[in-house]
Amino acid sequence: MSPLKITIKDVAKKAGVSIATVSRYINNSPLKEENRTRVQKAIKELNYQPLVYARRLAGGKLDSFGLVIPGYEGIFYSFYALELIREVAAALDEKVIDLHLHVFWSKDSFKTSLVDGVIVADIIGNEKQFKRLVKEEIPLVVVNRDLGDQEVNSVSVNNFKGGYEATEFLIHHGHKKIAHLSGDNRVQCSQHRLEGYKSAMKKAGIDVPNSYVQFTNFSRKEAREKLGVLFSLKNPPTAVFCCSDEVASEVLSFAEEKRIEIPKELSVIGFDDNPHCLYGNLMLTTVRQPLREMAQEAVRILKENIKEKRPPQKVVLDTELIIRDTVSFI
Amino acid sequence: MSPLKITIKDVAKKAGVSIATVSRYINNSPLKEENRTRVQKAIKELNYQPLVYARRLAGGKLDSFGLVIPGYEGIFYSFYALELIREVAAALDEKVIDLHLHVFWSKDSFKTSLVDGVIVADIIGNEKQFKRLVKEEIPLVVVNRDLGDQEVNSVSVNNFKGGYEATEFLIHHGHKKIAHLSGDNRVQCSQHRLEGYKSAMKKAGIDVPNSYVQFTNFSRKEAREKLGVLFSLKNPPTAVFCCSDEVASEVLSFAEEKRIEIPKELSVIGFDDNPHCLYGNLMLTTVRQPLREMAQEAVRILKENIKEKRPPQKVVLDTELIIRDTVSFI
DNA sequence: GTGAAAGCGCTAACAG
DNA sequence: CTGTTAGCGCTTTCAC
Repeated sequence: MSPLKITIKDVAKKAGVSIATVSRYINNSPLKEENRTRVQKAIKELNYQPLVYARRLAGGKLDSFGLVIPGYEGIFYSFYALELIREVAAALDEKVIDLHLHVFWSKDSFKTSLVDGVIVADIIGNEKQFKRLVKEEIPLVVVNRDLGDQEVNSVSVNNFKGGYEATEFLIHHGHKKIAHLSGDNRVQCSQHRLEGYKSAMKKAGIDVPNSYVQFTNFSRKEAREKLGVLFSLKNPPTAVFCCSDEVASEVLSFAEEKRIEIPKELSVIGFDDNPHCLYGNLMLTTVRQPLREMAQEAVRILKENIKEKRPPQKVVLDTELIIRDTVSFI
Repeated sequence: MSPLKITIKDVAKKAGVSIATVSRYINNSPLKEENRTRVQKAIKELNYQPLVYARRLAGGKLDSFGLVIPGYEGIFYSFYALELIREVAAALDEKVIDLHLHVFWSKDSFKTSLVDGVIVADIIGNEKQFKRLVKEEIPLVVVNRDLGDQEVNSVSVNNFKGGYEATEFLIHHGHKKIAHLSGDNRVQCSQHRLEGYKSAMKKAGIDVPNSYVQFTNFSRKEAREKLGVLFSLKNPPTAVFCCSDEVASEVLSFAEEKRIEIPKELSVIGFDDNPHCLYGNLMLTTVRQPLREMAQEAVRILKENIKEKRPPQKVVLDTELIIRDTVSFI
């Protein structure tokens, strides 16, 4: 591009050593002290920066990771996805690794040869891309999806337990009429949280009418609709466990409009611990997902796998119930 | 990585042509129909994918653009930044180009040799990185910052006009006591919007008391504080022009709490046209920024500059006043 | 420890 | 139109 691009040769000449020595310097191989300083000086003076693609071709690393996020409409309104991007970016920054972000829309253009490894965030619809990556045998770690027996690194969250504990917490507060505003049922985390909810109810010997489980696409809009259904029941719930804090926030607005007092008349639990949903005077009781830890674990595992092939690791992180204002005894 | 990586040689052998012919196929150079189909078949059967870094080293393109976003705390809560990322990602996807996202925190690890060109989003604090990029002479376009005479491609928004028109709209509704909740004054767009506001006021011959201009960091928290200042004035405003829809939303909440009726007692205009801020029964009147067009323009300019060096282009896009429910005649 | 030289996979003259 | 060939800038044997 620029006519006077500095290469390893220029540095070698200036330092009075061979290019091999310069290369060794770059790669932290043992060097005589004198040569080390000479090379260092030359690099500094010439403002030399090795071309990563040339290094890669010669067998080196790119120090660049890919992050794959499915590009469904609304992905950039998803607290989960955003936080994941943010935390992965932060974790990589920490380790001086570049981030190659790929959000799938229509095309599938992700060039894997631009990265050393890939983190795949599970949300609806990236199965095809995932298979392709597995086939390419590129170092890989899947986030927030339990792949069962598949030979793939993964770091996920115990959504079942999260759902179970939230529901149990409501039960312990005397609630029996507990509804669940679930997320999209095609998404694994929704399924698991729902199972956790059902399991807790079952254990307490409480029957769950079908109408108490309402599915949304995580949006406030659908939450509002399903809330309408829930509260036109002859036997409306006294507590709602929600698939996200956004949905829970919508419950709060709904309640305010309908003059339902929270938590006195209605208890609410969210999921995420989204600081965005903390406005107003009611602090939401919620289930926190350790997104930062997930990102850090994913990066760690990927680094290890790039260094050397390893048996797949499966990390499962726990959620944490954050008790605030929106649950009370009945 | 994989032991049996398919290269251009394998394809050539399989297709019974030279590697040059395969290369030509990949690069869409003219080819005899028969060879074209043979190569195509071989590529398909071998599942061949060219290594972008090898192509790049040999003089080709990477088809990967960098997007630089300053990593200040809260950047992932910024509608503007998020939309920009989203729209750039979409525009690139459309053109089968990869996105290399770089968010600055402590380190400055961005390896420019992994991209063909860079889009730099202006927000506070990326001047250093920007200079480095200019020095490297990598194709570059700056978004949302007017660099004056500097020889740099840029696409920005006419923030002055946006501020002017919003204020003028309020004035035309009979308002004289118009306050401005500005954004961070170090950010250029804040400065320009403020100037637009002042200019409209001046043109209408309305004096602006200093206390009517309050600065925030775009956050609801600071908005709330400054709102307190504004409404403890002996002569509180009858209209507020806000630096963002989020801040405007906070005005709405504030008004609801204080039983100030909107728009009857207080008119409000936001900035962004953020769909997130459209909940509730009051639809916010606001100034829309054409973020999609900005992203598309940036991508277009960058593509042109990668193809061949060109004189710098400066694109300025207009904002649009979106009239909804929160402004009324006084 | 260090240098010479081979070669990573591809593109781009150059000849035919 | 196609094949041959010379690199692109770097890492990595392999000798010394």
